[in-house]
Amino acid sequence: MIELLWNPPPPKTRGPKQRLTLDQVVTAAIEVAATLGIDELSMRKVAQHLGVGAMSLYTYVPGKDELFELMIDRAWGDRRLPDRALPWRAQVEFHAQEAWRMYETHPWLIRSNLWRMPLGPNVLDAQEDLYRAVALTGLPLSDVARIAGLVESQVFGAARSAVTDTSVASHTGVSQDAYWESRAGFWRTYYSFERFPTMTRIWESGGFDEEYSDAAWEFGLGLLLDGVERLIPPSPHPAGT
Amino acid sequence: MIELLWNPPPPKTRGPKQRLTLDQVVTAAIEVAATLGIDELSMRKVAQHLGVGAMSLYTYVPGKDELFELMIDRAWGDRRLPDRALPWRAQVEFHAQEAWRMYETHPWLIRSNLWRMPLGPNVLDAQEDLYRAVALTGLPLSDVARIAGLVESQVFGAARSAVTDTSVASHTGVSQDAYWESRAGFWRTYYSFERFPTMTRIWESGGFDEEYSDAAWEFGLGLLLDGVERLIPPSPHPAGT
DNA sequence: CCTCTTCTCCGTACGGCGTACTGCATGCCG
DNA sequence: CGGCATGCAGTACGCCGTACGGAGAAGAGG
Repeated sequence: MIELLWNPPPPKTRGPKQRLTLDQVVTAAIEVAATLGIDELSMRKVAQHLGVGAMSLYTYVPGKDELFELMIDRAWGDRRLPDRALPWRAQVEFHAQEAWRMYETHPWLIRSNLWRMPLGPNVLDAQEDLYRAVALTGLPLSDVARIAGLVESQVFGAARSAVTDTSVASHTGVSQDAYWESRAGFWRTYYSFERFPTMTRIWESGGFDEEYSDAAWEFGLGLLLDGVERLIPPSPHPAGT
Repeated sequence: MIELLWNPPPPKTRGPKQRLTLDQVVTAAIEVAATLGIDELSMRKVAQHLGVGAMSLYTYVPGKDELFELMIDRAWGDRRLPDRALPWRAQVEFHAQEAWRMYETHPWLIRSNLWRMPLGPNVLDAQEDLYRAVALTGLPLSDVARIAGLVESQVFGAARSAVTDTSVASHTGVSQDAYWESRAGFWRTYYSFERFPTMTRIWESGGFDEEYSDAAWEFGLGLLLDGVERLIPPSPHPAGT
């Protein structure tokens, strides 16, 4: 599975040269996904984007699923790792910041419902480093795993709701007018103040407004990490033996 | 958009009777998704499951997307609401419990990348009630919205990682052997103790084991709600006056 | 009752998808 | 130079969602 991620095959010597590289194919696929959206991504369109025949892609990649895993691993590869000299909390916050930036750069990652992580080297490197940072707390390892998962899924959730609503319209620009028109029509027609009083109050107070800002995830992460800090037992000898 | 969810059309009086009901169609679709998995779901298979022609479904439902939204709203309709006499924390925990149960019952919801909520009545009722429960804390409404989002995405994240790994194999039972074989082969071939020391330690300590148990989300939710409790300013007059 | 109108069901068909197969051109190795 | 491993791509197969139109059912109006 995804040998390509770990073992890029040695260049063949016998036949004709490859016209492209694997990197070019992955890049083209990401560009198509960014331009047309993840569910308009098809082998034919990637090939067309590269100016080759559809079936030629299969000399670079075993199939669409594998190409997709390569795309995901590529996206994770852009995540920088925190400075290990920082305190654990700053390192974890840095990881969250990078994850957020990744979803911002590659919104198709959210639609991609990575129901199983691709186990690529970039993914594993980033996760290992997050685990390492959380482990600096000294908490039991089972808690470390859970906390790291919380951080990731918290940022994912924030990114998902950010992409979900306003931003999808403004980013892709066009053709979302119809979507908004129908949605506005929905609110006008079916929304009932009596049935959804709390949502109405939140709406009127502007509580749903901050869609694509860092505040969306910083609040939750702060809450989470405050809780983690309280889990850490005070060190028995704060200074000196 | 999804008029069907809010305005089930009045039964027609002119033509022949419908052979089925909308509910039957949605039920059949959910059964197909549960049996074959969400990406094997197709109009033709749902129709076959019902013993009708493929195109007959389109007299009940405008298209596959709408059918899918009906499926999601149906799943949310199974969520019970907490007793309003309980303290806010117990109500929120009840909501999380119900969300977890929903993902357990309908794993296809996780694969379903609900990038936009369907805005069905059941979805909105459940969300409204969660907002209401969180609002009992008396916190600012913008925080209420964020906290409710955190609770949902936390349970979603836990459910996703639970479904992702072991459980997908054991639940669907068959044909996942190949998946596991290849994954085991991966660990044997590429996993490096030196490269991933923290993950190795967590693995050896059993920190990755608790996949499909309530502990997966209870820990994170506890952390979260502890943090929320600390946000609540102590009531100025705990008793008296 | 007959006819008109409306509706359900569904066979056919179209364009798109992932990809198996195959023929062909390419260019290294013996 | 001959042989052969290899990259490229045309064709085709079996899926998919669904537009279209025809056949038959059944209430509405005379």
